[in-house]
Amino acid sequence: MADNARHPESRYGNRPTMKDVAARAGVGLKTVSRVVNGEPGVTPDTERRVQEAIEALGFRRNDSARVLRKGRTASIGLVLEDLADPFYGPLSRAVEEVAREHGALLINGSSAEDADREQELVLAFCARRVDGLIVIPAGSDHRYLEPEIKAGVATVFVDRPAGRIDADVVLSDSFGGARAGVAHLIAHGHRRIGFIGDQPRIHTATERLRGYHAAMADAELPVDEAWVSLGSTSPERVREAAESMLAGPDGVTALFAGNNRVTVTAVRVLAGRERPVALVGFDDIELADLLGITVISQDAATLGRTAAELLFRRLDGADETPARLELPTVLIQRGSGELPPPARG
Amino acid sequence: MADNARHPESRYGNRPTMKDVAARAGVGLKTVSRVVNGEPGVTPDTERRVQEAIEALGFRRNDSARVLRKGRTASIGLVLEDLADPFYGPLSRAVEEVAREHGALLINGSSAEDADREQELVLAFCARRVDGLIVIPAGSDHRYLEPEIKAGVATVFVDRPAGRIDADVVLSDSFGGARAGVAHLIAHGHRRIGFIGDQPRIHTATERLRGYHAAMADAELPVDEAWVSLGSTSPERVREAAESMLAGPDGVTALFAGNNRVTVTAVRVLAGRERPVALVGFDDIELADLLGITVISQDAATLGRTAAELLFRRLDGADETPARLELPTVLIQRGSGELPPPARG
DNA sequence: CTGAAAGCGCTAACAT
DNA sequence: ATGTTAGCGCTTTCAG
Repeated sequence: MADNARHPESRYGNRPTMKDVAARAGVGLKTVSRVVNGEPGVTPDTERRVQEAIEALGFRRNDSARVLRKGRTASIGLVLEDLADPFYGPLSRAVEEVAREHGALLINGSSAEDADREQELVLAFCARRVDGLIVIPAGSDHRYLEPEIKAGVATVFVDRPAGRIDADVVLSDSFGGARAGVAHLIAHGHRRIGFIGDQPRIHTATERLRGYHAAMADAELPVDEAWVSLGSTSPERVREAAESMLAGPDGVTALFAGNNRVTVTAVRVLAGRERPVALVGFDDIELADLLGITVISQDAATLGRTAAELLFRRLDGADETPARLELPTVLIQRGSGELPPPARG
Repeated sequence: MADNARHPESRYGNRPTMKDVAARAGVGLKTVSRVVNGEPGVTPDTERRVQEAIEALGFRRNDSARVLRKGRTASIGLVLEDLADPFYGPLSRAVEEVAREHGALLINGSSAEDADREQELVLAFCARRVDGLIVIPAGSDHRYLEPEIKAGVATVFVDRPAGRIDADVVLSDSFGGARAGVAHLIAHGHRRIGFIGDQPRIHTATERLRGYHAAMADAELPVDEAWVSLGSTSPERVREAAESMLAGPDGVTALFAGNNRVTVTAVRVLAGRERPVALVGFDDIELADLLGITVISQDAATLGRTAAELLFRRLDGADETPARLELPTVLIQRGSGELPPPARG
C-alpha cells in the first residue's frame, strides 16, 4: 500500500506516462514521443515494442502537458444563449463540424442571456487557453475581452454584434428580414400590424423592430404604440401582449413575431381565436410547413459555419481589419402571412 | 525585435505568467498563486499590489499548467449523436447545467451515429483528461473504454446501454413506452398497425419494436412483416416505408413512429392523404399540440440531468456497482392516436 | 505572512 | 536511429 508511489501505473486515478511506457519498452522517452506522434525516425521493430507497451499500460497522451509546451490547444469555445433552443442546436453543430475539419474540439456553454455568465464562461474558456472564441453576446460591453484578444485569442461574434469593442461579427439581416416580412403583410392589405419581440437590450430585437417601423413608414402607415411590445419571450408575456393587441374593434389584424419563441406562442394564441389573424414569424420552425406559418427564415447552420470559418482564417494568420458579415434572410410563404384582413378592417 | 524573448509579456500570442505578475508586483511567485486562488495568508496591501499587476498585465491563469499539477480538469465530455437534433439540445443543456453546479465545463461532440467517430471523440476527451464522460453510444463495442475507466474516468451511458462493458446507464423505458403507445392504438380499434423505426443496430429502435410486438401479442393480433420497417430516419426512407404500409385495401390503419424524426415525416405523409390514419409517435415534438399529434413523451432534460448527477456522484467517490436507471415515459393524447380505423377496416 | 525549489508530463533542441 | 536535457506555468512542500 505505502509503496504505491513506486508503482505509479497501479495507482487508481493515476495514468501511465511516456516515461512508464519508455521503461516498459526499454527505450528512451523521446522514442515513445516519436511513436505517439507519428514522427519519423523509428525502426519498425522499436515502434512495435513501444506500441505493445502502450497497449499493455493503457497509455493515453496527456494533452494538458502537451498544450503547456506547444501553446496551442486545438480547441475553440462557443458561448451561446441556450443550447436547448432549436435555433442554436444547428448553429452549434455547424461550428463543431468546421472545428472538426480543423482538428479542433469544441467547448460550449450557455449564457442563459446573462451578461455575467457570458463573461464567466468566456474567461473560463480563456483560462483553458482555447485558440479561439465564438460568442453570441448576452452582454453589451465586451471590453473585458480586450486583453484576451490582444493575447491572441481569435474572437468572432455571431448573431449579435459585440459591445464597445471592435471585432469580427457575423449577423443575419434582421432589419431587412423584418422589413420584408412586415411589407409582405402590408401588401396583403393589413394596416394595423402588431410587433412582438424580445427584450430591447438584444440587438436583433431592436433591429427587427427597426425593420417593422421602416416597412410601416415605407407604406406611410401610422404606428400605434399599443401595437409594439418588446420583452421576455416567455409564453405568458407573449400571450398577454398578443391578446392585448388583438382586443377591441381597432385591434391589429396581423402580427409579426420577432423570433421563434414568440412565433410558437403566437401560433398557439391565434389557434384559439375565431377571427383569422395573419402572422409572419422571424426564424423558421420545425413543422411550420404543416401549420402553414409564413416565416422569415435565417439559416442558423450557415451562420455558425460562416463564423467558424472566419475564426479559423484568423487563426491561420489572417489579421485584416475586423469583418462584419451579414447573411440574407428568406421569406417563406405558407399561408398565415397571406391571410387578408377581415372585410371591415 | 530580437530581444522579444526578454520581454515575454510583449510577445503576441504569449501571455503573462505568474512569474511576470510576481516580478511586476515585487513579490514571490507563490504569493501571486495565493492571490489568484483566493488562499489565505496574504496581507491586504500585498494582495492589492498583486491585483494591480494582474490587471495591468491582463494575466489569466493557465489552466493547462494547473491541471498538470492537480490532476483534475473540472471538465466533462459529452458525446451525443447530433447536437442539431431537437432531442439532444435539451439533454445537453441539462448536462451543462449540472456540470456548472459542480464547477465543471462541458466539452461536447457529435458522433453522427458513427462508431469510429464516437471512439475518436471519447479518446480525444480522455487525452484532455476530462474527469468524466457521458456517452450516447453510436457503436456497440465499448471495450476501448476499459483502460480509461480503470484509470479513473467516470463514465455514464445515456439513452442506450454500453456494449460489451459493464457501466452506468440511464435509459428511457423504450419498451414500455412503445408497448403502451401501440396498446393505445389497439384500444381505439386498430388491428393493422405499422411500425417505422430507426436502424436495428440502435438499441432504442429494437426495444421499441419489441414493445410493438409485445402489445400486438398481448391483444393476440397477428403481425404482418410488411407492417414493420427499420432503417434510416431520412425523410425519403420513412416516406417510402409509410406509403408502402398504407397502400392497398389491407394497408395499415395506424402508424407507430419510432422517434421524433420518423414522426415528423409521418405527419407530413399523413397530411397528404385523404383517409385519416391514426398516429402515435415516440418523443414529443414542438408544436405537436397544435397538430394534434399523440405521442409517447420522454423527457430529454431529465435524462441528461439524471446522467450528469450520477456522474458527479461517481466523481465524488461513490463506487458502487454500475447502475441501470430507467425513466418512465408518458402517453400524451392529442387526437391523432385516438382516431378510429375506417368503418370497413 | 512569504518565498525558493521541486516536479506534474510533455516537446524542442541538441547530443550521440 | 535513439537518447538527454531543459523548461512550458503552475501547485506542493518545506523553509524562513
